[in-house]
Amino acid sequence: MPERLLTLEDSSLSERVYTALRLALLRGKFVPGEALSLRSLAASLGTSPMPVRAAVQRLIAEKALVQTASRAIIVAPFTYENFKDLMRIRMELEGFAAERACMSKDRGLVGRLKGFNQSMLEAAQRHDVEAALAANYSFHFGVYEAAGLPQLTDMITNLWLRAGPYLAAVQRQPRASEILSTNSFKIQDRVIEAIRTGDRKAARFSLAMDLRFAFAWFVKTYDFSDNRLGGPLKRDGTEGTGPDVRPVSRDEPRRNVKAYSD
Amino acid sequence: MPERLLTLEDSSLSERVYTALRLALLRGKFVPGEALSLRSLAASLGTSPMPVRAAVQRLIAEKALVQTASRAIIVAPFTYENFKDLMRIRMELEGFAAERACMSKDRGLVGRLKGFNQSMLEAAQRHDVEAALAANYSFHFGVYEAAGLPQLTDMITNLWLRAGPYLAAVQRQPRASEILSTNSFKIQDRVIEAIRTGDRKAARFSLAMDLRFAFAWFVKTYDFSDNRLGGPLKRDGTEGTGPDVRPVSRDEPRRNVKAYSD
DNA sequence: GATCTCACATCGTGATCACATTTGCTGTTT
DNA sequence: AAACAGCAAATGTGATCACGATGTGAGATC
Repeated sequence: MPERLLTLEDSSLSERVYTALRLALLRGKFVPGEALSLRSLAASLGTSPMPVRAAVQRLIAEKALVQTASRAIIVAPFTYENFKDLMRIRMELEGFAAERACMSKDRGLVGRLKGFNQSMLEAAQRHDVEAALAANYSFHFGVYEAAGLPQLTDMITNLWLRAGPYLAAVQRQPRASEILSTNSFKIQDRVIEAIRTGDRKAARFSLAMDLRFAFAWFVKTYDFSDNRLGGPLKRDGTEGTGPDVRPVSRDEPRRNVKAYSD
Repeated sequence: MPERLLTLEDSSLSERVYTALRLALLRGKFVPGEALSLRSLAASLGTSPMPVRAAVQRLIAEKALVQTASRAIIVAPFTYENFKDLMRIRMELEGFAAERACMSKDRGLVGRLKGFNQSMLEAAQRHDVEAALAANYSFHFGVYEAAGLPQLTDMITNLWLRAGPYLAAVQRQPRASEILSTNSFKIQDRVIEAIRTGDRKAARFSLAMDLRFAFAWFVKTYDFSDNRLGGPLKRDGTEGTGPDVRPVSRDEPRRNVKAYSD
């Protein structure tokens, strides 16, 4: 597969930096509470501090980063309370999306969702956590986009970003594939069935339950007590390669394209 | 009353610019779809383009402003579809908050809410739209904060910003006070009653209905057809003073304070 | 008279510099 | 040995400049 094409919005350096930092956050390359500096990030990325500033400001607005009172930039701390509240909101919002997905007129929807769920199962069974997570992502956002509310999808996307350490922990925890292949697969199959039969209450309930189980698993796995530098895994956590960011290629053509959406 | 003290976060020039622009958006000083420019905004505000850039980028991240494919910065267009979807999400999220408010242990809550609602009624009856809106704001966010989920309050705050033209229209439409003093007052009283008795379903339902009525009124009042430059009021709309922004005082001390929240 | 062309003003973006504040360390003191 | 003072390095913020892309309007062309 060739190098992935640039997204429409990746035409400016700031946006490429944003994408890079966002990915690093989702991959858990940074530890919650860790301090970042514009200049050192710029050095790592091979740009001037300017585009980094823009990207960081955006991530602050999205609450993935936080600015302390002394103006230092840190990765959003990840406390139990915070995460619990976040999950509670996610259950509400993503449950709502699932409910709306029941009203979708998209005939191929159910089939696609079944495909994603199946892919997740298979990937998990061969312990390919990354692929399983990707399929899991496709499944969830397949549902959310079927809700037909683009602004809702955006909001949920942001909530996923803010739950970054959760995703990172799943990725680093090989045992996670067991959960994905048992609990998640079965519950998500219930979501699909509810969407197929148009049972809105069941769709909302099942999707919320999927999140609830994920939350319960995570709480058992993640050590919140070490909140100062963000909790590592309680046991068996293969340590990541540590915080670092890859340079951003600068000599891409800077071309614009037509439409903007939303 | 003395000049309002600077908020903790208003210590940097960028944040003051942000606050100014945000207020201008909420007051309808800008028309949806209108183009903005960093340099001219900076000139109006009496700063360099730099802090304006930061503020604008933040507002873009919050989807109050939009960047076109040609990199122009415009006020987020306000279409019927967009607004309808936004209101649907608001009903869900704010209804959820109302439901959670039923579980609040705050003994003074119901009393305070009754006070806000009463203030709104009285202000509306003397056709003081601004005061009525302020009381309405206090009531709503009184409920939302009682939900005990700060991140939820943030999200709702953002949704209110994105519904900016709605608030602006209410402010410019004297007849709006009638709606506030009849429909809204009664429905919000039902919200309070539900919270008092702990009836979660009724709280959610009533609050959602409040939004639904507001939406219905707005659709009758606002002319979406002129979407190019944002819809003015259909009739009776006293034209605003037009887009303009007041300068930001620069020689404030730049002091920091302790805590950061969230 | 409508359409095209081209020059010019203006735009956002990125880089660089200046500055006040904050941070971290070192050597001293109690 | 722990607490403190003070200095030097590093930080975010804001201003200014350069550059390529965009948009606009006057004048030429058909």
